Amino acid sequence: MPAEAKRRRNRRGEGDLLRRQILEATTVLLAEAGDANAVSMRDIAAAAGVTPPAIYRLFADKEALLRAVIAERFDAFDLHLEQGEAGATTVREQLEGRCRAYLDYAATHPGHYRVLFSATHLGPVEVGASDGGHPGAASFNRLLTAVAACVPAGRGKAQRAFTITVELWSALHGFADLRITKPEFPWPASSVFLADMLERLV
Amino acid sequence: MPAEAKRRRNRRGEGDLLRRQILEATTVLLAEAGDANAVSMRDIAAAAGVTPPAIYRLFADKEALLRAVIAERFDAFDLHLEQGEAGATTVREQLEGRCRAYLDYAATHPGHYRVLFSATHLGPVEVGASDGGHPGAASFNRLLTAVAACVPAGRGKAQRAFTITVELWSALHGFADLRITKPEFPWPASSVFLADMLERLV
DNA sequence: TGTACATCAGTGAACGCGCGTTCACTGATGTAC
DNA sequence: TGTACATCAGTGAACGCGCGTTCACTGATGTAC
Repeated sequence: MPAEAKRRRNRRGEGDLLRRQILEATTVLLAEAGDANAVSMRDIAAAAGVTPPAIYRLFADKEALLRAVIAERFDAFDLHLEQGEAGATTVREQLEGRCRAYLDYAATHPGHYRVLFSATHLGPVEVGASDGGHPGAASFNRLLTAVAACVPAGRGKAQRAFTITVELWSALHGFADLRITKPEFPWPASSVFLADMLERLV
Repeated sequence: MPAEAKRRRNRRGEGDLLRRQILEATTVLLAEAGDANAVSMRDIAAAAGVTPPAIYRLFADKEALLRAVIAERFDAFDLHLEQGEAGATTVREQLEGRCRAYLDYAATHPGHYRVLFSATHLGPVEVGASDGGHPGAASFNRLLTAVAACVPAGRGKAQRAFTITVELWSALHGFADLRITKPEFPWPASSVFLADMLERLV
């Protein structure tokens, strides 16, 4: 509790400033824990420099808070993949950049990656960005687009692009996830894995 | 508790019979939950038709019990993969059978698969079978052997076989894991995924 | 064959703890007059 | 400029619950005589 500096109470009308502090505290704790169940409302309150009940004026309950944080992390993930394409001059480079960004995000934010892609406890999350449906769906569709751009036109192209995208996504997720859960394994460098994988798939 | 039939107390000297019942109850609950943290000692005791303290005469604590069950599941997993090779006449068929068994185990025992390959909470588990090291290591090494048998001899063969095995394992795990966590996605059939993946990798 | 006794499989009650959440409140801030 | 008051950001204490685990015990089973 008082590891945090003494908080000054927000001024009237500025109570929602705490909202952001709580979101950010939760984000940090989730990154460390890699598991939404391992982060308690008390932990969050302490990290935000506030007592637990203060959270409830801003979020209905723990689930609502987690959903909000996870939605933000999905958006950040999508943005990171988007930025991975920046500077690419060919469709092939775009695809490569996107995949590199995928592995990079998982490697630099393992806790968040696990919360996004290994969680079962929480149902679907509304993502600010896009695609009415599932949060993962947005990323998948963009990856599909990037793959399709690299597949030569012809009969059955859409089918082929879909198959390749599923294989690519599986490989990326498998590599990312196993690296996190089995860090003692002698993994090859992501760049080597990725280059080889793309050569074989596309 | 009394959903279970009234248990008859074991005879003297047969107290260890309960050991198996507890292991099996835990196995069932782990399959349903897919998460060791979501299964309590009280749940286990109730499923075994016994009160919680009875467990402690047979297992030191919850962790010891979970380790024992998980070690058994790793052995079962390895055995399943081994059986996947049965009947194969070529090394390529052996590899294919092993991979098919991998995906098949994950699909038919999703809860156990997740406990084995997505758990972070528990440290390394001693497996009855083999390879002093990590439990996953045994499976990996056997997969590596199966892949190596399909890779033509030549300079750098070992290196190539290792790379391919990492890629294959990543793809298998990614596909298996995502199928479990995102069941609403329009996954292609495992057999199609596998055939295509092997064609591309080997 | 019968009885006293030691063994041991399992029970019932309780422990201390951390959890999500609720409730009545406090006291600083801004507003009305 | 000064005071009474409403607002609202946040607190302190407590709730009921489920958890892993411990402890003193009970009572059926087998053994010794």
